[in-house]
Amino acid sequence: MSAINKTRYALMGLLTFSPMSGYDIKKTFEKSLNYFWRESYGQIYPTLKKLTAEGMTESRREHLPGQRGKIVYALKPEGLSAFTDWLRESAEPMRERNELLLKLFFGRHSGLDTNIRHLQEAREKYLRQLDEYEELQARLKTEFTGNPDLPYWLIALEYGLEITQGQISWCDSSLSKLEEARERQMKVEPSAKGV
Amino acid sequence: MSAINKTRYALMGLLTFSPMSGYDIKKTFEKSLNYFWRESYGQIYPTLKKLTAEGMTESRREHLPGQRGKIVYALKPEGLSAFTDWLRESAEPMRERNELLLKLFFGRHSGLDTNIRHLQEAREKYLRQLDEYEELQARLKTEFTGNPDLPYWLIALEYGLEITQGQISWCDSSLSKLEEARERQMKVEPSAKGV
DNA sequence: CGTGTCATGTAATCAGTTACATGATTCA
DNA sequence: TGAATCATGTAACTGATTACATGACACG
Repeated sequence: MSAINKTRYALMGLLTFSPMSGYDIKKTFEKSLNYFWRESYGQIYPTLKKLTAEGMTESRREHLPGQRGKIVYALKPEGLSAFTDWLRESAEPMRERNELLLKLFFGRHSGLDTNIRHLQEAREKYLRQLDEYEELQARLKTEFTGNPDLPYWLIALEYGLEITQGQISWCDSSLSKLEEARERQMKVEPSAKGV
Repeated sequence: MSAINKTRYALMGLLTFSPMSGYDIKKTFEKSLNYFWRESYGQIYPTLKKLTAEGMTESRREHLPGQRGKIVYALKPEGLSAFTDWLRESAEPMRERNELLLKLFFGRHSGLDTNIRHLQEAREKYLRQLDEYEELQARLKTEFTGNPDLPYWLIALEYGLEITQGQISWCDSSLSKLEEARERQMKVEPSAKGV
């Protein structure tokens, strides 16, 4: 029924695109769904073996001349059907943890300057992320025109774009609040430090 | 230096407000920072003992007449200073995982109707969340006027508001895309199901 | 008298990262 | 020849949840 461990589904999902080795899977995570899902080798290799033992996937040794040998896994019909069953189940809400918010929540104890620094760092990180998303979006649209998966990829990507834009505008408004507070404070006690 | 396990800091942070028992801490997580941080008893109690053994906190048995006894932990100066040291370190980016996006990314294999359902469910969840945030915001503003922590709490809360609004508008735009696709499809092949 | 909440704790388990080991091939 | 990348894997560890055990007290 309801899934506990989602690693298997993430792997099966990637295998719907084409048969791949564990190494390929890792690379695919890194270059395409890295911003909302990733897996480590320590999860990937054992899970592929498990899936094969369960009859969800099958593996074959591939050694093309002039290339290093690899073990390529392919999704079997049983695997595809287990995967689509999972797709149809409601997504469980994920336990979020945001260290930046934790620090800001207790921000009184670190002083205005520290909190401003945290927000500026975050803002820069979000801006870089936005760039990456926009690049990826452009690349997907040109490289995968007509691909039936494309509309879904774009929807996932637009989530990232939307949320990142929200994060940036939150940084901006929070920064202006804190900077204003700092100015007010400097006028009242010109030599004081922190909150 | 840079922290691995953040549970200790989350607990120390709450203890900056007032001395508390493990049970109190759990309740405080649930009612105030639940949307970006939470801890289970299995983490809280052992961590409180560890912090006390390290001299960061101190504990005393409290048994008020007419109440059940409890063990109350208070932050010691050493603990406060370790905590503020951590506050000043840059926040490490957290590895995100979003099951909804994972399902949508592979959405071609489950059909338009399923993906629309997922988005509608998510939209409702986000709307409820938005309500909660707005209520909490109003409550904080009236109940904690003048509290020096309040500006920081509001900043953390506004993150939630901003992101949730972004999520809702992403749901809306994605839903209209998928619904449009469904209409197009029904006109072309009136009896077909899914993508 | 049973249910709910207050209150503390541990053991089992699962999930996940990191570090390490190994070795082939490619390229400068 | 040495660094980078391809490629597979495991062991150790950490982090975190869940389930369970225990028991007091309050309330209807």
